[in-house]
Amino acid sequence: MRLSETGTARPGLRERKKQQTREKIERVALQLFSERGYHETTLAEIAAAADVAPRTIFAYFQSKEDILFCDEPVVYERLEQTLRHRPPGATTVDALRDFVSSMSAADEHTMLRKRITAADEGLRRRERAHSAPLERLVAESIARDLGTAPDDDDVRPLLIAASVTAAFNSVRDRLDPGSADPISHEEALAILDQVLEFLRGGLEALQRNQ
Amino acid sequence: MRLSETGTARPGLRERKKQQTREKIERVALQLFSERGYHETTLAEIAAAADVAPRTIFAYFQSKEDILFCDEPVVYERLEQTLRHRPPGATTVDALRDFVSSMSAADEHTMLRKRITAADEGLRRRERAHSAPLERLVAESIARDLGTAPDDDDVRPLLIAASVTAAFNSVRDRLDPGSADPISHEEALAILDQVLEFLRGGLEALQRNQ
DNA sequence: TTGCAAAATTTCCTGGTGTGCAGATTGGTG
DNA sequence: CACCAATCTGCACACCAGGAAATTTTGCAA
Repeated sequence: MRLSETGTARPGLRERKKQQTREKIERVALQLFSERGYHETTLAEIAAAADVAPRTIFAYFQSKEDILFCDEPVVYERLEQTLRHRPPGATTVDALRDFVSSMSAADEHTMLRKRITAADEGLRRRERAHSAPLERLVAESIARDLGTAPDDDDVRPLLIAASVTAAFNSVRDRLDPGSADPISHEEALAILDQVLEFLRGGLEALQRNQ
Repeated sequence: MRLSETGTARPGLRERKKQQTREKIERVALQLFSERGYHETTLAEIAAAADVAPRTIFAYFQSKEDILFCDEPVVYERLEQTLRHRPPGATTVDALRDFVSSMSAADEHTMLRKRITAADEGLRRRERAHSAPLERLVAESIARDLGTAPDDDDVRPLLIAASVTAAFNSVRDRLDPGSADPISHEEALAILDQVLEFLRGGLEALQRNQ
């Protein structure tokens, strides 16, 4: 706390070692998962490859699955920040468009995970479940845009969030060069714009009939 | 195959006993889950309460979770049938409206499960994941309605399926009398009709701009 | 009724995940 | 160096899951 105020306050050897260990476990585990498959890799093997005791893994991750999905909270938080700190005048959908743009430089982790989860039904489900909280986030943001109370019987946030999330997932999947039918970044944004058009039309229809 | 052709070909004593055992395990397990919680109930306790050996449970269910979610394939199949065998001239959305109507006499299993899953994050995720295959079913059905090939870059089935599924889930949750903010059957259909209006407006907008 | 073959159930086993706890190890500090 | 606290480890156990073989139950036929 006295020395080393060089910029971002170096965390000290202990903290750095902790970080190193965590990253090593994560890296080694993802490597093994992608080589042999998730269920074919045991915690003992991960521990051996990471040079730690099996028990230590649980000091860093709550479960074996958590090693694979530990970055979900990060994505959640990033989306939350993107929605909260958007430029004035920008709508929720605009912010989401930016989010997709920033997402192109895809994480190592995310892409590797996609390949691992592709092989197992349960993991695919688990991955897909990730979008539910994101969808709720979008719905709340849209509700704020529309100025409706959360407990109103307004279906619009629900519908918009569902549509956007579905499109978002579809686009994200196809942004992976390894996927069947991959798309470019421009095509992705074009699809999103089409979705936007759809949403605008739907909202107008509700307005007219309401 | 000779005797007992009384109507629906009684399955024989062996089959009936098997069915009884299966139902007993399921019933007893759900009972214990709702009393003590899912994770606080062991397979050994379920086995004891159902008067079978622990190992026998795996002859009927693939896993502990499967006891809770074993009726999902039934729902899937019912939706598939509803979409496939709809009256001529009826759209996919019409068929879904009927599906909601028929769903009011809610299963014992479904409602009990909702209360059990409500207590645990992982189980809620697992339950929510159930709607993904249903959504795919709806998207395919809508794609057929629109006459587009599955590999076309048509976002409409995706958007419609997502919207409908989201509304469907929301409505289904609130149809449970035990939920906060419960709704009547008429209100549920009113909401669905609103969604339909939204979709129509969105599709028209895409048509204009396409 | 009795005996036989198949199906269902049980018993015993092993492997893997996850957790509590006590003790050893290591980083930080005076 | 000596001390404290955080971290890591080893060991214990409970639970889920599945394989294999023994055992009981059932359906059927002589």
